[in-house]
Amino acid sequence: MSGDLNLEFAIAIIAIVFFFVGTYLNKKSFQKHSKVSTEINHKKIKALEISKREYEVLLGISEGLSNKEIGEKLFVSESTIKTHVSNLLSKLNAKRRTQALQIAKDLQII
Amino acid sequence: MSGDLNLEFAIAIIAIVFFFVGTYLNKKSFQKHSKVSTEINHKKIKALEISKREYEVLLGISEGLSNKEIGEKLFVSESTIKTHVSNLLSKLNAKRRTQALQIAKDLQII
DNA sequence: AGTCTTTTGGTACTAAAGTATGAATCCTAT
DNA sequence: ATAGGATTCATACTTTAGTACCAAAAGACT
Repeated sequence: MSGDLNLEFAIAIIAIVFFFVGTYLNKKSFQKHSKVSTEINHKKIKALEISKREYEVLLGISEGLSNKEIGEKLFVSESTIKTHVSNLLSKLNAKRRTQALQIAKDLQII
Repeated sequence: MSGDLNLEFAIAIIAIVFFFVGTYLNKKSFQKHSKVSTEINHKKIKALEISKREYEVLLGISEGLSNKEIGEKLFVSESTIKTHVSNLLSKLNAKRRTQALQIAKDLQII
């Protein structure tokens, strides 16, 4: 009787342990995949020769800010932002800031 | 000896079964969560009183199209698109189309 | 038929975005 | 020190975007 109880207990332990091993490994796998799909592709940013400041402007655009507002946020003039935006658009091959957003999301750089 | 072999075999089976039970349940849970976070909130669209046509225009904006291009896509004039955009902005409480995109994403309506 | 919403579109305007060009200043690596 | 990229900013200009207002036409509902 006591032997059977020990056996059942052991089986239960094994079941529980492997249940959690299964969930843990699966979770890791999912995290890896979701990370890949949401991670920012810094290599592409470099490959497109987008500068640090230009990237900050791009983020401002994605927040829905106007050129003036981006300038206030980064403590520079609206003229400067216009220059950055113009260069950004040509680097992203976009005609408008909304298209730049779409392309940047597609390239996973924002 | 044969008893021990059977026991080991049983334990292995149990381990494997519960391993897969663990991965299966975990997968289901993850799918559920990822679905919730990417699903479009039709109730909010209705609550904001965004019409069908206005929503189509919103999608055009999210594709990075100009008003003229959206008009060509939907076979209506640019004037009509301007009207829709203007109404859309006030319904979304946005000042610009880029801000409308940001808000719409936040509300999970695009 | 009549009402209500949606969709359409025009005019006239203001505001914002975007281009082109030139130039000064700042950083950085050699 | 200096060459080269990055950042800054201005002027002048063209193009889009956005607002305000009005009004006709189309659909849906009772």
